[in-house]
Amino acid sequence: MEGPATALAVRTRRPSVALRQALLDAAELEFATHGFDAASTRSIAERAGAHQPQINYHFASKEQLWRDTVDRLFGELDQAVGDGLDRADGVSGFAGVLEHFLRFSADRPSLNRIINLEAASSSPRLDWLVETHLMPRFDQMADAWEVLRSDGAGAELTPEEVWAIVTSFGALHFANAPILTMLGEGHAVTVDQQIQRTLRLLGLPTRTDGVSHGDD
Amino acid sequence: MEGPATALAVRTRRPSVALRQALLDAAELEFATHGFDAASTRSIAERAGAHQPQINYHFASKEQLWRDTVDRLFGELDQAVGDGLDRADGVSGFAGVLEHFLRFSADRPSLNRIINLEAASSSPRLDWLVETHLMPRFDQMADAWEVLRSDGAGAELTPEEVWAIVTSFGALHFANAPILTMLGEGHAVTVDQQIQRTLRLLGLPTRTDGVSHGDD
DNA sequence: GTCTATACCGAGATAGAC
DNA sequence: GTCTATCTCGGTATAGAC
Repeated sequence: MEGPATALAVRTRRPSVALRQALLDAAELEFATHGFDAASTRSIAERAGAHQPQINYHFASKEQLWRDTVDRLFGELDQAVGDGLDRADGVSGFAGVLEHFLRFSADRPSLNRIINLEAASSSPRLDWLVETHLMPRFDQMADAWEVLRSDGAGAELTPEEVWAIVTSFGALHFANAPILTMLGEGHAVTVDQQIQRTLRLLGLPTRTDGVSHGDD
Repeated sequence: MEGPATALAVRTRRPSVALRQALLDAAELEFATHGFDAASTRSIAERAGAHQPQINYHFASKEQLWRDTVDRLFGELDQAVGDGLDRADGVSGFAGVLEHFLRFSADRPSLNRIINLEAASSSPRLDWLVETHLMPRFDQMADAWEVLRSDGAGAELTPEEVWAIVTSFGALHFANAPILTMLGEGHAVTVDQQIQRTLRLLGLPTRTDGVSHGDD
């Protein structure tokens, strides 16, 4: 049910790029599930159908593998969000970016899980994560929110509050699906509903095209 | 700055209960910082000024130490919240419990950190945590919220949404203080402000006694 | 009943074979 | 350039001394 197990049976000499991709896929899963320290390069390699030392060859170290994993995730996020971020000044632009972000978060919960697992205690990894990836995105979001607010839209919330709501409430819903499912929620809440919820908390108009928004 | 280091110098034969407390204190910190798997019983023992195998003597196993740590935290939470939970039906009762919960979360961020670190992936520990501690409290909160709603108070939110807002937004603010501080928030947000914020999201009246509620 | 000495396993990284 | 054999260290748990 859980073990990568005898995947080594299928191991075969692959082109270098293919192996790199396979290792990144496996790393993403393991890092998102167990966190950096608890994840083991052995399990990652096994899951990718490779041997553990191949990780140290194709990546410099475990830490480097983690960074490359995070870089790839943010790259894919940007692709999913599109270039909309630059012109997200209007209300519908802001909501559009939010929607893309939440859809990506539902599709690839690894990103928010990895961030969340690093968020509790300071570490060189957290420093790098904030400086390289989070800070720029926070600043962009903050600017867009200020513009939107000065147009009289949105709830009376600071950019920091908006960030907390979107990441901690909106996206974490998918990252922490296991615990929420056990509490009776999760199986019933669709991505669309979660988007509506989040928009509502932000005081932005919920788009009711096609989606009924009954109050449950 | 971080290392428990040479605390063993002060090690001495202590009464069994005192050692147990010291080990629980150290365990709480290490589990909250690194998560179950990444935390090491060596570090925990060292931090408590004890030797590693003493953990296996005073607790059955690492897993048991973790459970006892969590039990103690929830016990202290209940004490902090008081018996208010049973009579939290009115709006002010509900808000009072919320306030006590958030104050405790600010004071002892370990609790929410530990929960959060377990929330992402299913494990025997998560099963136990939900069944033993979270489920009962969720049910109580849900009942109180339904009563409150039927009196016409509170925002149009399901109990699941309220739970998510209170834990993921309200309490996680303190648990994830490191990352929020780095993003420019955290140093400026007091407990009182965070209580007001959360009440506002829930559509409950914010108490403005003594606390100015300027919009930043 | 309590602690110390130690066993045993799995971690990440390197050296050297191919 | 790529992978396999192996090293060293730190993990938890137990066995046996006090």
